[in-house]
Amino acid sequence: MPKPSPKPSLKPSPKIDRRGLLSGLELFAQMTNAELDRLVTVTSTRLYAAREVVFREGDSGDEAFAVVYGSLKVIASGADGQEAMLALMGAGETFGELAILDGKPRSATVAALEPTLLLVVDRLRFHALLKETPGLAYKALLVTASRLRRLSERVEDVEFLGLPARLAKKLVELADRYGKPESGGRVRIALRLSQRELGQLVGATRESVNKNLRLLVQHQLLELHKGHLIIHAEQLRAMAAPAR
Amino acid sequence: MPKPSPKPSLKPSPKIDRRGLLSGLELFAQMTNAELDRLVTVTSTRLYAAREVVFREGDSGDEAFAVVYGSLKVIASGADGQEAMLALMGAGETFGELAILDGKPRSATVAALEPTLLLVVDRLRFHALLKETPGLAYKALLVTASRLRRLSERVEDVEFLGLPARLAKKLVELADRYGKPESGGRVRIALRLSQRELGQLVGATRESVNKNLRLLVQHQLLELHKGHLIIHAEQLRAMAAPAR
DNA sequence: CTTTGCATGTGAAGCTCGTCACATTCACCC
DNA sequence: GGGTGAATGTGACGAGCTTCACATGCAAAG
Repeated sequence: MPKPSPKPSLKPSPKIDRRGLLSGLELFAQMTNAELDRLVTVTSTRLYAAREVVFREGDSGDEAFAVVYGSLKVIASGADGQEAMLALMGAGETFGELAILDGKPRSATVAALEPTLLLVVDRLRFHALLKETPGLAYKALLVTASRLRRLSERVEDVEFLGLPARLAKKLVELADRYGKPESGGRVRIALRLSQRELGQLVGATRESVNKNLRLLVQHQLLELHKGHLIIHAEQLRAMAAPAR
Repeated sequence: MPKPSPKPSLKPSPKIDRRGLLSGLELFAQMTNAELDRLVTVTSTRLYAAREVVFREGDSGDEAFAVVYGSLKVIASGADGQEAMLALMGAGETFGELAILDGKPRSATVAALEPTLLLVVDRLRFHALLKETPGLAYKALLVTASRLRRLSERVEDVEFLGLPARLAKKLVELADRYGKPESGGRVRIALRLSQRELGQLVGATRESVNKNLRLLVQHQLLELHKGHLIIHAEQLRAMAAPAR
């Protein structure tokens, strides 16, 4: 995560069909038209450039976000310069409600991986919204629950699986989320992640990731190209169990 | 923590003031009396013996629980016989809603550590409750959020900290939750956990835990006794940062 | 078209833990 | 009081990563 972040270029909201965007988000999928209209009045949009930081660990949290398009990474920073990536976020997902809900400082840093458009709601309106809109809290509960599940699994993985298995599993996950099927059970993933970032995602160093990727290539489970990679999903999936 | 679990003795609910119990739970703290009365009609209680399993990873989840008294452990099982403890639960805490919310199988196994009384709500009533009781979903959202925070921290710890630091941190946490202050900044913890279980809690083997505990004793940061241990909280807290 | 910087590829050496193999202690039970 | 099983204490050894130290490749900047 090099480049010292050029300059916070928080551009004002471009002219966009917010109503349309909102109805596309899973969180608001079942809302009535009236509720959607109300929602439009309390949200704004904000465009972030690649590498731009949305907020930092430790900041006080006054806003919640939803991804309209683009992608971001959620990272936690350790003592020296280490960073662990807690999650990848894509279009349709929401984040930042945690700090708003419990009033504590942001627990992680979020940065855009590519040009990314976010919907923004401030704390007061977010809370008002939760009260006024029946079912919204429930929906948010569902989202948070699935997040809990994913994190639990991550803990299990780190404790139970060796690096090769964790890496294989993550590749398969990426394929499921972002990949496009090709011939012969192969899946193509346009990867915006460096090996360093992949390492942060599975809890390992860049070097280890590199060596393990090479290994996978040798075993014909993976093809590395410049802007993308191709995985043989079925065989790789098999690796995600029999580690250690 | 020994005793080889006699027999699954699911006793029916003893005669108890449920209304009083419910109002004591954080989740229901702000409910009106009318709502509490309603709640009483949809919950039952169930008593578990030490080591008894409440539910297993993979089960379909049809009930949610709240701890009236006692304590439980939440564990995930790996390939061979490994187990990782994801959380300790004490009086006032709730669990089991995850599977009910998203309909997926239970993500972990929960077992009582000592005689434990649970409040039980089945899936249908739980959902009805969420709809009927304004603010309940919101409250549940808060609970889930704090759980998310704790889990994130756990991920960070595993990635950033070495075993000595993780162990120190966990001891301090236990002291904060269950300890009683003694003279000279020391805290006494009545420990119901074996070293094996402590290991599962910090992601390490029994042997490693043992050696590190011994080390702490040598450095005068810890005193080990039969049913309890005494930690020197301040100095230990300092260890929770400078690992690796 | 060279420079500069970052991503990637690779090997050697070392540290941390896990694995294995016991010894010891304790609690409970016939 | 000796037996049985679990929790605890300890050392030897090795596997799995990290750390370190470079080499190479590639792309944007001059």
